[in-house]
Amino acid sequence: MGVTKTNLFSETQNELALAAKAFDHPARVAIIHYLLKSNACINGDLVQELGLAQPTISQHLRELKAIGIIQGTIEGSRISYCINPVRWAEIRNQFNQLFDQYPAPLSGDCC
Amino acid sequence: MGVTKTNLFSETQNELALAAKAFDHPARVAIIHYLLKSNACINGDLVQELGLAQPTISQHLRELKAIGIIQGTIEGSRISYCINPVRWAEIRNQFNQLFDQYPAPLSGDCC
DNA sequence: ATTATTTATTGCAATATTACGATATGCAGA
DNA sequence: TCTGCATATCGTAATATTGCAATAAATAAT
Repeated sequence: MGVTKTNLFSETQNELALAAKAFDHPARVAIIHYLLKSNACINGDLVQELGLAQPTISQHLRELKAIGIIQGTIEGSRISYCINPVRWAEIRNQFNQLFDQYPAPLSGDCC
Repeated sequence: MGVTKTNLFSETQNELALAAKAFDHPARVAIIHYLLKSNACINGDLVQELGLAQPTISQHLRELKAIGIIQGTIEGSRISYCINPVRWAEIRNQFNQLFDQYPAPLSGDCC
């Protein structure tokens, strides 16, 4: 039904799924790439950089902000976005904890 | 329009977005968790483990298989699924390459 | 051969996501 | 104040995703 049965899954599972949403759309990956490259913080000349309309970018930024991976500070009439270091580390750890579970210590192969 | 403008983004960005889809739904995370835990390969007693209907599980398995992060081998009337080690490492690297870009070497803080 | 078991596929309903035009909001400068 | 910029929000259309009942397909067991 397009509706996720959140209650069936663990906190960890739901949280990782949420975090993964920061990367599950190329536009959001592109925004993060751009933020990483332009070390300093930037605003919506992402509209120039990516070929998407301004409301679309704004929507992706809002999602990323909701996930917490970026933060924005008002700077006059502009808004400066950048990576949120704390949340970045948190998400990185969540992924690493998953990735580190395989290969398992004495993983006899399977199929 | 619910349609992603793939052509606007780089190969890297599209590939990471694809890989992230393995983790962007808690059911898929749960499946992966279960595969990691039950070191050996298993089949669809995921239906028992998670509380989802059999066709729903089957669909998630198909997506994970399409991404390549799991593989299945026919074993009589059952199908044994397990992690695909090569693809796992590949995806892990894709994420690490992103994560390693921050904090940047001399990252003067921003906002 | 018939029946049970396991998994995949089909068809469909409900909801979510992506994208954008139009519009609102908020600040800066003339 | 008025005008122009930057960004957010609203409304809406197109498409995607999630979930399941019903059914098919393929093997196993009787």
